[in-house]
Amino acid sequence: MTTIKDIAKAAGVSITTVSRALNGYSDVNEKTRQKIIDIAKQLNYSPNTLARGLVMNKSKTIGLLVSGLTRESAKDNFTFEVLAGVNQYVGEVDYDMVLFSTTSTKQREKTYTQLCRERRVDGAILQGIRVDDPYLQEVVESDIPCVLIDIPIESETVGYVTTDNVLGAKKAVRHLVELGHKCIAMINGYEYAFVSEQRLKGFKEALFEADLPFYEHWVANGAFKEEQAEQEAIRLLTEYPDITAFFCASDLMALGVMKAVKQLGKRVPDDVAVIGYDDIILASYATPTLSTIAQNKFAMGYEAAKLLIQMLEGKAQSHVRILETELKMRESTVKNHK
Amino acid sequence: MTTIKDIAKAAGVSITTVSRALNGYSDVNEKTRQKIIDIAKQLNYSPNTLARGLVMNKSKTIGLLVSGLTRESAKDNFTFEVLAGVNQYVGEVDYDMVLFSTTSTKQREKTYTQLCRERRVDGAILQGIRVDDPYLQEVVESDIPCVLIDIPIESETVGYVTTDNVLGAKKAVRHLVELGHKCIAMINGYEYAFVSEQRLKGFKEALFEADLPFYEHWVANGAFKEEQAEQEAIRLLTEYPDITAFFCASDLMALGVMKAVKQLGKRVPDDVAVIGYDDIILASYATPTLSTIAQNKFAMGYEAAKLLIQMLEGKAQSHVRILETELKMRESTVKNHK
DNA sequence: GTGAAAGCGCTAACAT
DNA sequence: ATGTTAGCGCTTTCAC
Repeated sequence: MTTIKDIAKAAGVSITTVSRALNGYSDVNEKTRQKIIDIAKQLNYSPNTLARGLVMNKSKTIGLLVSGLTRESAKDNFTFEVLAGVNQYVGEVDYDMVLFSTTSTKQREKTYTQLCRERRVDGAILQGIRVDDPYLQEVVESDIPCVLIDIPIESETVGYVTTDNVLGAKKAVRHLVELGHKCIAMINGYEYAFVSEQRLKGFKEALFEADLPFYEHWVANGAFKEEQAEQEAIRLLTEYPDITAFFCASDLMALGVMKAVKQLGKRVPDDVAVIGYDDIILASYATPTLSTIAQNKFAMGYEAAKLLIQMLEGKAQSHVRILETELKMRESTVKNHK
Repeated sequence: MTTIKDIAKAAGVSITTVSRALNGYSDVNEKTRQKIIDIAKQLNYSPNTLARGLVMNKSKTIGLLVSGLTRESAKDNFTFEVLAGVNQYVGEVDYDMVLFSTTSTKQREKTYTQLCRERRVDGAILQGIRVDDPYLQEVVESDIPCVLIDIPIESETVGYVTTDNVLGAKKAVRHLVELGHKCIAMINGYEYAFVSEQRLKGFKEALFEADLPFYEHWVANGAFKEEQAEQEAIRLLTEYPDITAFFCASDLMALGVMKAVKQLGKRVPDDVAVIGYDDIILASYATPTLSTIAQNKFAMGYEAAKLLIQMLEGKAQSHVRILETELKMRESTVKNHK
């Protein structure tokens, strides 16, 4: 493995000069620089980022800390797309990304901060963390720069990217209202998710705007799980046959609701309309295709990485990025929708 | 940031002793060790892996080099599940994983070897690389330990994990034959994929075993793409109306073929049966549900990581891991299949 | 424009 | 059982 020492020897200069030449410093003779660069290439030199990181006290590496990177989470391609987005930006600016998953069976009892400090990541992006997760507390207290996805915490070292979930929910409900629905139920995620709280808020506001009543008991929690949402939908539809539409806080749950509707011998959207949230891949492959509020998950990852690295380099004006959502009208709400 | 030096000072011992105590060496007094551990905890010490890696010349980090980590590849959850599997094992043995994607728009002209050496990864796993990819050549020539997914190259430093693709293809075709099909077409991936070659081989062998003829022109390449497979299927079905079944080298292509069949006013499986390969999530959500040859993608990642780390630690007997596939019978081949 | 020397935090001979 | 010393590969004062 070639080092700058080897290059120095071969070029007949000091290692200092080699370092300066290779890092593009101005105070080095152009001829010397060229010679050094040639030799480096010839010797097939790669800098040792460990050594560099050690002395510079930064690694040009960020950590992506995700919760729930399991076999099953593939259904919900949220995590994957965020990851792809992060990876994309990180690659563009020549950083690296190391993946920390908090679901290792051998639940490492290492804390978030330890993880980050040991690996000397310059900063971290957190995704899929619950509001009541102990990690979250640590983040705010630690001084490691970090960007949260879908959790609105802001400080000197903490930023976040999210979408306007209140507005998103409103878009969904307005769509149902426009279609003539008056009895709209909601399947929400779980209590300790910021997005759930926001989407419920949007749900209420949209009903209010449409002069429709809000019934507490027409809202059920599906824990973002398909089966659980299915059960809850069956219960609601049985108890309250008036319901003609469901707004679901995730697509996966919406798929469960569609199953429930079919199971009860009713049809989507003729008898019961269903709209989801996220626009996961399955949404456009389900039968009927699922209407939804699309979030650009890739962009969320991309922007999170961008924000983090801006923060690291001290050039982030704001620490918040809010992305747009988009209503996708498909067959689960609109009859004969092509 | 606490260092062993700080601990040494606080404990009134030398840094060597601290290092030894913390690393569980036997030649240190138990009382001293306990004291050091206490102080370390108290000072909230985290080891600096950069420094450690520098001196030990290994980083306990492996690289996962994937090709095609794009927004679109979410459909095909292969990459994601492999990643999850790798991540799982890596977490279990306290390694870390850094993700290298070869699809950065700013196509870094850094070579595979440079990437690995710069980041001082101890080894790498390659997934989604084409047989004609220049990276591949490098791997074999470089001395960096590495495990390939679905490419059978073996050497002192190179291993691979794959499934028996010949057998997998045979399982699929046999299934079709058992259902009475005699006119079976195939949509393959592309030429430079090892798996395509193998699956074609299995296709031929299964036909031969069933005393069925093999027609070169009943095989088309869909490049593993849904739309392209759809086009090819339309062409084949139009030119050769005898065809009653398709064996596809990927589920995504099989979905395309199903679209083609429907587009031509025919039904799946009544008029044309379709079977895919992979068992991606979409397979069980499509209508009709898609029969397929399931590969345990998560296990492939898991085993790849396991093999690599065994190789790194010099305790890998063989450098090859062959996993099982499984026929999943669903509605796209079996009428009234529940 | 170039070099000598110090040091980042850690491990590993080699003493004692 | 513990300390002294050297050094991993690099950047960075500080001299010249």
